Amino acid sequence: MPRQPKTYIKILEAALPLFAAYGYKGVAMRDIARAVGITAAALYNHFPNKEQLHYKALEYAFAQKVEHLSAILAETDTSQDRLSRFVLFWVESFGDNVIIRSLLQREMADADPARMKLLVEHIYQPVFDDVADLMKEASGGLNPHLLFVSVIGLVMYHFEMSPLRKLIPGYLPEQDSSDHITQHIISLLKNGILLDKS
Amino acid sequence: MPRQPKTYIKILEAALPLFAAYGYKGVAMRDIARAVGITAAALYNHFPNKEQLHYKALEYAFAQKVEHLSAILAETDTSQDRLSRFVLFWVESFGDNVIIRSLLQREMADADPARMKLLVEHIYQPVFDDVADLMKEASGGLNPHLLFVSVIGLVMYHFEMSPLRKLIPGYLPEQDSSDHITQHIISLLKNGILLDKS
DNA sequence: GTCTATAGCCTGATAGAC
DNA sequence: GTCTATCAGGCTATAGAC
Repeated sequence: MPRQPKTYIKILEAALPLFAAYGYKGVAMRDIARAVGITAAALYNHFPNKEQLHYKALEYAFAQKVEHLSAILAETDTSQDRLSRFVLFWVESFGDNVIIRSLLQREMADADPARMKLLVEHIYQPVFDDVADLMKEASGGLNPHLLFVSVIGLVMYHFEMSPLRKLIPGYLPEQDSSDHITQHIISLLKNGILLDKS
Repeated sequence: MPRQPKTYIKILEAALPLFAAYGYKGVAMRDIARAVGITAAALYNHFPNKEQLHYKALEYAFAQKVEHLSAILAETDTSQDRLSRFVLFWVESFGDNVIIRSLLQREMADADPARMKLLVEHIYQPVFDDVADLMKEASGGLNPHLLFVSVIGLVMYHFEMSPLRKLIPGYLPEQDSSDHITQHIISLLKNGILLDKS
């Protein structure tokens, strides 16, 4: 396997935070070039066009993000503990990381078919079987597919809300902490809301 | 007395689906003008610039979206039924409606402070007190603020996942239906995952 | 209020010297 | 591989006729 030139990787790593913060259309080739320390024309020695640069940057960002999950869930332990470890894994891998989270968020909104495929192949597909095994132990008749989306959504939305959270009633600074959010989600998943039967 | 919509309103209503589908930068003033049936220059008789047009369009889209919630939650009934009605309300108001949902999704990603304020004042602030009353009946020690975000996230993420859902293992067409999603969420909230204690 | 015409700027991308 | 120079096209916004 021929190793890619160092500049190639530098470009990807400079482009990712820009795409995360401003979106595809919000970032000019000149912006990426400036962040790398070269001119825009030089970018075209490494990528045929802006779209490919963007695609390769996403591929680079999402690669190997979930490869350790199997090991994390495989350990012999109670279902409850494995569920907790999954939530924690997702918080640390996709919630806490502002760049990865923003990229995912923007990709979901744009919904480009080719990039949807990228997302599924690198992130959701490789984890689904392990997680579905866990979900099947749910005894409330809950469907594994829907439960999979629910757990991920529960994690991601708390972080997507971060720019808004301070403006919502009942906000306390500690609710921005990942640990606090993680514990809340695990508790909610395990027990539900447990409403008074009044 | 049906009155012919003023051009001002026609512009807002033509702009909203465009902003929802392509984002702020993805929509040109010419595109909006074409959708209305006038030229781009004529837009400037109604709005000082593109940014104001966008802001007023969002304000128009989000106005009065939640005004009926109080009545829906005020009826004397069990907590469980009131919770179900809240989930159903949010699904119908913000999940099912592709335009509103996409606008919200893009606003959260862009996180512009002025527009965050708009979101909170028109949507989250007016519903929080009613919903928090409901959340306080949760007996798992769950914090009302975090629970509020959890319930909303649970609803919204299922719909945000729609462009991806078909590509995720375990997908069945019926899982795209709002009723199916609503029932899943209510069941999850009420009982939790109920894992085997193995 | 709407039009045509256009200013002024920014954009992705290319050509060719080094 | 990187540079400078540049192009063609798209963008927001304005000017002035009607």
